[in-house]
Amino acid sequence: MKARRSATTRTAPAPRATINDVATAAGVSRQTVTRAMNEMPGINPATKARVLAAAKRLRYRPSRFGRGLVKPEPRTLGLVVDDLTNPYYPELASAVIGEAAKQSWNVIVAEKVHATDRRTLLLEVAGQVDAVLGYLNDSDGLDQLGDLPCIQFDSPPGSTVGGVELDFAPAMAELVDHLLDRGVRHPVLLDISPPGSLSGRGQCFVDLMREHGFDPPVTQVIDNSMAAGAAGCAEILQDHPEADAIMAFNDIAACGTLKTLRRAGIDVPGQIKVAGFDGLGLGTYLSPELTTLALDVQGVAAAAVGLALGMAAGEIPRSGPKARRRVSYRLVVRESS
Amino acid sequence: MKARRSATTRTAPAPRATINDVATAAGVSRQTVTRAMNEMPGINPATKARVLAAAKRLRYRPSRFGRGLVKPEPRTLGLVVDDLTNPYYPELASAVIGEAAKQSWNVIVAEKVHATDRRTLLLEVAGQVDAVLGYLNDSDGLDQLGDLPCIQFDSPPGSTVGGVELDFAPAMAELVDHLLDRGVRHPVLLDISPPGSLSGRGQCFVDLMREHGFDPPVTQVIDNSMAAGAAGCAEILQDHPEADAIMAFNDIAACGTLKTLRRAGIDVPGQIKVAGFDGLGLGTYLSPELTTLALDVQGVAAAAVGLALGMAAGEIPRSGPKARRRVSYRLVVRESS
DNA sequence: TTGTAGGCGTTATCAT
DNA sequence: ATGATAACGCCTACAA
Repeated sequence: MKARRSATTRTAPAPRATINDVATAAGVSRQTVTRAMNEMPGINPATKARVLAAAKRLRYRPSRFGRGLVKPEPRTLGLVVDDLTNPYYPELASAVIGEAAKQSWNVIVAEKVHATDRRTLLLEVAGQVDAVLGYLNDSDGLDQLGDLPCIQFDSPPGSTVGGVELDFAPAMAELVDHLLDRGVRHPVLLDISPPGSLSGRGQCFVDLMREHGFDPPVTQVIDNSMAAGAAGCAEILQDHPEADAIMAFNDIAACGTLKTLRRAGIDVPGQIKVAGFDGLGLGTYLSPELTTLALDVQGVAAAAVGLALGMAAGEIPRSGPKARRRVSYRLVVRESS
Repeated sequence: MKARRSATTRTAPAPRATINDVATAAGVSRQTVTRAMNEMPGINPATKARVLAAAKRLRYRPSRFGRGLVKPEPRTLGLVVDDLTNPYYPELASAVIGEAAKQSWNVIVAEKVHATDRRTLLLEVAGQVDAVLGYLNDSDGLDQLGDLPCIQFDSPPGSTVGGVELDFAPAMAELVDHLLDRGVRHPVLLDISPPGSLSGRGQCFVDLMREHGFDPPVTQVIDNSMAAGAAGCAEILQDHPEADAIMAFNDIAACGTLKTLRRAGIDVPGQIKVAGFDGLGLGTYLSPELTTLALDVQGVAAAAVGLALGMAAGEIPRSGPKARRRVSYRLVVRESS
């Protein structure tokens, strides 16, 4: 029974007990400790009890590193989001965590908003996981990932990693029909500004409206905050007093829009109809509840986790057509339209 | 240069390259590979380049297990929440992740809602982390944690693990004063039902009102959903038509309350004032914006992460007075009161 | 039923 | 500047 490590020097942070410590304390071999800890057969109940008692006394916890080294089963996913404070991301995160949990995988969640350097963030996360998911782009340092499986949300066609593509066109067509059916004649688009051009969804809205003989004016805002949405709506009221529908580029902006309309005493949907994009739960908290194009978040999560786990298992290539999936939006009509 | 493992049998999932593979490929020793990979000094630039090239070619990624075994620095936190779909938790999670990131710790987020068995959930998370944080109670299986550092949110006095206590009394007193100042004479409490008794916050509200000579009636609802809040408010309108203020047990319920009031055509805050509890960002999305008692989520996260990391480092005891912190709420007056 | 021997992938120490 | 050797904590085979 020799002292473990250097005889407890001073106030060192008390090193964790190892399997050897337990074995020594219980007067058995390491192997017997393993058998006792892991509910394995072929061990004398009395011995087992003695070992477990020793383990408890020494506060023994098996090291995940030692174990991981011997049974290298991938079990941890990294999810990178912008900011959990933006209601979109928690819904995605929840769905991803749920899908991962089904396969007993854990999820490390990282937020870009807390990182000083996005490349470093991704690198640090990558070092702790068996696959990465997220709204990632080249500027996040995708190149540093090496062979680590990676799934990009809203993935552009030529991506070098796996991805989930988001298909909103059919749902947008439904929405346009819906608005026109309800008598809309002066639709306006509230878009986010890549100055000079439109967002993909915005362009789609405009194109569809044009097919029906309307040419919606566009107001653009700087960022995706609710305040920006509110300001954008105020601008619309001023520039386009004839407006009878506002299509917002996402639910948050639509939320700001509703706020401005309420303050202006404008009835929704009576005078102006409002539609959002994303399908956040937030939309049901509002009053009137928000009509929106809802992403199938569950579907996105299932696709992404499926791809990631498949890649980690070596069953799906890291990139190329087999590394891609497509998920749709659907029209959810609520009170605001 | 011997073949690694058994010469690539059939379509096995292609084992990851190890440091040995890289060393062999580059014609150097493992140690030199380590030096090259880890930006260590004392290596010939040419050698380094050759090693890095080999590593890239073989898609070598250092194993976190191998590394963790040698440098056993704790680096991963487990955060257990009920459900990220409830807007309270993402705000907490974001704050925790931010605090953890400051110390280069990662956070595994787990949701009870996705677990069939809460004990199993906690056990699985515990196995992957160096400390656990969460709204946990005995029924989650706190006993299985052994010596793993654990911090409980809203921790009850006698807890056997570390904890953060939430102190709302002073802020509640402020709120009561505020309401009375604004002319409230018929306050009503919308509480969640532990049938027969009141929630801590509810009791506090009632007690304070009584000190001022008012005796608020109480309406209780089943769960913490917005729908329940809306229903509770409807009940209040019927049972207490004289009500001129509703204190809801949380922001979600307050949200439902606002909805019912709007539909009933009741002006807020003109006819009835509404206050919530938690201080969610959600409150600012609503219209009118919600007056609320706001928890200092950042403070909670800082306290919890501080305790957890201190425990993991062996500088703070696992339980007892030194394992506890206290964080306050503050009154945030917005439009609804 | 229990113990012995070996190796998982990495880094640190000490030679060379 | 580079390499050899020895851990780290755990599990699986095999031997006793």
